[in-house]
Amino acid sequence: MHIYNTLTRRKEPFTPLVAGKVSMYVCGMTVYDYCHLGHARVMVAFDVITRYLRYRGYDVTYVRNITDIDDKILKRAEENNESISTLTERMIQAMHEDEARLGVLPPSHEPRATGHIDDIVAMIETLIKKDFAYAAANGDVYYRVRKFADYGKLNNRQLDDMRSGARVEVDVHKEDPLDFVLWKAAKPGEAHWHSPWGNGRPGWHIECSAMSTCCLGDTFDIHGGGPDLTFPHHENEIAQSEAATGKTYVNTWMHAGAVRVNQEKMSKSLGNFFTIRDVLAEHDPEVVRFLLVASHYRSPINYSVDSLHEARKSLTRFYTALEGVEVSSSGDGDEAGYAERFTTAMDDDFNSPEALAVLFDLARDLNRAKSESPEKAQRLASELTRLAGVLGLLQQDPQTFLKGNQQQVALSETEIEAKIAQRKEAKANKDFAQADAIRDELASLGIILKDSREGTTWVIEAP
RNA sequence: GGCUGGAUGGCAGAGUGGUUAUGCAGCGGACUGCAACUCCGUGUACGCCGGUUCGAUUCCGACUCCAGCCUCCA
Repeated sequence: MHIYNTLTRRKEPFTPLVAGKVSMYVCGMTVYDYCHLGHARVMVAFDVITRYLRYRGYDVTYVRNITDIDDKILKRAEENNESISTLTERMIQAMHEDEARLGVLPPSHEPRATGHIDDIVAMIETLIKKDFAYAAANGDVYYRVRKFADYGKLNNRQLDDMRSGARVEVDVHKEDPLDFVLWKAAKPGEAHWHSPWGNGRPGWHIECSAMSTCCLGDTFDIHGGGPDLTFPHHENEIAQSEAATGKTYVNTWMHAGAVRVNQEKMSKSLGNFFTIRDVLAEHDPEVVRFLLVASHYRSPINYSVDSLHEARKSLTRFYTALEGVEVSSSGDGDEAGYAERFTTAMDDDFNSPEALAVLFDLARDLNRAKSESPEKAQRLASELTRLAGVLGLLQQDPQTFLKGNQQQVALSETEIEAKIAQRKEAKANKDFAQADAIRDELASLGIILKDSREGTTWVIEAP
């Protein structure tokens, strides 16, 4: 199995520290707002990775943190005139709802920054003791970037190449403009915790170092996150952790690709983001998940309504193939080596588009088998459902998916069935004009009829 | 300015030193009352210029363009 490592910029054979076990940490949300599609991308990407590693027999410990104290949270809580904890609890609950709807399994552990203040303070003390950090006169504690020889190794950057101070506000309390804050002194009235340097709160970077080390040890297998975290966040994590422990922090760094809108990164600062819940109000969550899985996790992906329609069409093809076939849970059913091809694809840096291509081949085979051998069809359907399940897909009842979200359709299911009955009668009377009129009427509402020997079924077209 | 990626057929999106990706759309055929679904068949795609090679979309170099990071952002 090979994984692309951001640190070395190449695919490497994956060997976990402990045979059979994988320790993975992914940077999670700062809970001051609803999750957007960029968050969904990271959640789904690492969900697929976790599911696949487990499918391959690894015992995976997946840690994804929650940043529940930070400047943006303070600001938002004040704007909303609500307490910090009310805000963060609300957003955490919303996040859990969003990810559950997308079929994202909960991580093994979900530590919160505010639950690890002691660990954070302890790590800062270690850094000060080792001279990698210093307390400034204003009560802040900073990391001494130039003291860490390897600084920049994740991003292949030289300190002197960085436009120090050009875009970063130079703080008079810093020894060097590139130094970053580990502990932030509280202003009067601000939420704070006690520390040897006075009341304050942790900086963003240190919480991940402290929580990951705390949950997974000084060195662990995989650290992941969004594309915009490589610098400075992950670079700073390396500096903090490796300076504190003297050991390699992470073996494999993984970063997801960006979600774009009109070829531009979806981001908070550009304001061009779509929240997960807004999108799910109009689209089946599995369609959104499919869209995300249909591209390689490192590739940028362009979000549009058209791309969602494409995703729905693809899923319609799969569910149409599965429709009417009883899935037998028995038998390994490795028909024609699909599982092997699937595994080969996924072993190559989690190549889910390639894996989906295998599943499309399987679906065609299934469609053929449906008219030839019901037993074979059952085995293929079982295999399709099983392998797609590793990607978190095709776990719905086909009818449920195909008939779509009833709220998006003008007619109720009963009304549709009544129309179908009318058409059946017209057909029986050879009144094809009437029969076609009914079919066209339904089609104009996005309801597509499909006749078969067993009767007429229907499918909701991509909305 | 520094550092990363990328440029594939009408669209989306994998991959490969010489042989079918896959899906959607299109075209022809089968099925159908006609359709839809499904099946069968069908596409001389690899940004540009050089180089290496018997042969490059695939390797190397230059160029052009796109995106990202260097400031909070997944």
